[in-house]
Amino acid sequence: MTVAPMATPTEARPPGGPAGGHVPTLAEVARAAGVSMKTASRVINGERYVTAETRDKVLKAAGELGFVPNALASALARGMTSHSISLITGDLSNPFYAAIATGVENELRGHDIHLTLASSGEDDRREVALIEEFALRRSRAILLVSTVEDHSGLETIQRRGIPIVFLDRAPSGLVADSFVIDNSGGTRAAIEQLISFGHRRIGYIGDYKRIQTHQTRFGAYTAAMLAAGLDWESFAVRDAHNPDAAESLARELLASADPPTALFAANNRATVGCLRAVKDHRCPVALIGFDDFELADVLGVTTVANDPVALGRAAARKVLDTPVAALAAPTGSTTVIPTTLVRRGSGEIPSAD
Amino acid sequence: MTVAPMATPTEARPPGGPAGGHVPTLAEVARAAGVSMKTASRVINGERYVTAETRDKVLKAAGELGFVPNALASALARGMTSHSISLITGDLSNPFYAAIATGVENELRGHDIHLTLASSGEDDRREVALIEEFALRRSRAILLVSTVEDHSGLETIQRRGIPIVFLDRAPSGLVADSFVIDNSGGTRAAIEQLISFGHRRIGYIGDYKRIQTHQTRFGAYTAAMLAAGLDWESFAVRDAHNPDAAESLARELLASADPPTALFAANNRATVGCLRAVKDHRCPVALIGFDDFELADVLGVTTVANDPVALGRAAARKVLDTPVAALAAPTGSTTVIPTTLVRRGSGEIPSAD
DNA sequence: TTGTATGCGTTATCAG
DNA sequence: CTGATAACGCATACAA
Repeated sequence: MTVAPMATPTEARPPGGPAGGHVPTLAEVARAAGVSMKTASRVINGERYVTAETRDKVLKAAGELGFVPNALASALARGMTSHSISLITGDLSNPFYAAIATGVENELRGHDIHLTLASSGEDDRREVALIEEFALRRSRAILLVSTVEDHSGLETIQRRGIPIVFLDRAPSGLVADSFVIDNSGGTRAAIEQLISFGHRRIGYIGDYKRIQTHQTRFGAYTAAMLAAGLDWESFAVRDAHNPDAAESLARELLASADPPTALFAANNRATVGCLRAVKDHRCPVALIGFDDFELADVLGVTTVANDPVALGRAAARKVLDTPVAALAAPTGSTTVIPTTLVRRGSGEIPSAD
Repeated sequence: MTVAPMATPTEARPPGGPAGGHVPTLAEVARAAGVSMKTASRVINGERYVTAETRDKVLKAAGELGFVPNALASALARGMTSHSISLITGDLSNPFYAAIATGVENELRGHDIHLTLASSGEDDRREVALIEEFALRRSRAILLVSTVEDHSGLETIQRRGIPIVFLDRAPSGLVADSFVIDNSGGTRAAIEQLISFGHRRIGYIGDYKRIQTHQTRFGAYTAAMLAAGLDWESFAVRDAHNPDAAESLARELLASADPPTALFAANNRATVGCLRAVKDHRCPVALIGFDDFELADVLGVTTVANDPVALGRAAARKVLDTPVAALAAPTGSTTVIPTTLVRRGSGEIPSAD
């Protein structure tokens, strides 16, 4: 398929138009067409009550001049309803976040709203700066996968009329809508299954404590272990923020005097690291990872699957469906995305003990 | 599944600020501070030539009123240098595109420029519509992973002063800068290695013909096969746009009367499909995939690695470093990102013949 | 159905 | 150093 030229004909330069990169204004179009600004505006915006004749006149002039409406000026004049919503995630190269972004982007299609994306790199200060920035740019809403622990400072933003929706991690110290994964349910299911397969020493490889989802997952892990009367303190590792860290921490754990017979990787980054660590370990180690991933089936990895794309979609839909007024006064609702334990083998290895 | 709301709303109004969600304007701040608009503007923008005293006065007023500058109005008044560049890719859930986006986003940090993202879904018409859209919104530049075959229609956009930079796929029928992967070099290296391992029937699993990178990769494949006097016509499959399609096509190929002993997967999507197909195939099949991926080491998959993050970074840097005037009159330069054959085993399986 | 005049929130031009 | 006033490009009561 070829790109169809738009309004303007295929000539090299707009015939009557100025040669330089000057973009004509609506006023110029109106003058060229011999009509008033308002009429030109009507035609350009496809409003009714314009004679076919005048419409043609205006369109012709617009075409010849190479007119392009100025979205900024338009937004300003009509009271600035922004045409973009912002998404702030930790790191786009993490497939989980990429999936969320995909969901948001998909949902936005056909709504004349675009996605502005930025990643905080899990850096508190950068996150705050980004929020400030997007608020300044009058984002219609800010979707936030937050790293910050206390969100009370964001109330200012809400009061400015810019809704903040929390993704993956709920707000604390702030009333705002959120969309999260069923972290405790998913973790519990995984740990309980490992226990049911006879494991008594189950390692936990998780991300920074301060990350909320990991607090929850860790809590569910310890609870499940305690409920089964098992010790966890010597098997939990909590600073595996990337695959490399996860790998070395997992290796350490497996090399200890009394190594775990099973591992629970608390997110997709940890899972990658654990897979590398387990790969060339002398005895088989059971493994369940939180978050599904594309090649899990090929590798036979049991995962706590969830649907980050759905999460993104749901959050975006919320923003699209709710009138701004209501969004600005959020109810603090929480939507939980369920998880499923997908058994592919690695989580069904019985304990060697 | 929506779950119960959490906390009760904290009451809260700003201490001295106005009650409604009204965002004060610069004029109001100026009036409150008892200075002119221009002076207030000076203070807010941190310009020089303001007494410390008046500065404090203005800042105090701004603080009390909860002033937030309006970026749109500002942009309009100062001649509209947009603060965002746009990236259009095929599908963000493809890690290759996510990596490109990551690179772009990383490079943009600290430049007061944000990334607006959209995916075309490899749909020609949507791509064109998006470009139109972003041009309308006065994007500072458009980074494009294009699906369209002929780009001559985009000249209009360039003439409007909006630079278009091509990522991963070069433009045709248009002069524009581009950043691409060394498709033929990478493919050739892979095929030649397979041949050197004794393979004579080498399957090719590629994406739609119309996608430029795949034309190039396919061309390199056939060239290498021909150079070695090998037949390829019965081993090439070219419509594997997603892992599922790739898998079934690969299975078909492997189930044929005279099946290939090696497969070349022409991108990361095809590789995933091929891995699934090869996994439970009765005899071992050599496999090399174009594009590296995270778990390639765990799976022992040989890949034609390249650096999409670097590609994104390079393109973004180009836009940031080049003055708009120069960008609008592009030289049509092409930057090629090199590839490396990363040997991990799957590509070093000798032919069984 | 069409036009006039004015405003959106900032910045820029000069003259004080 | 500071301030009135005119842009910026478009939309929109209100008239005609």
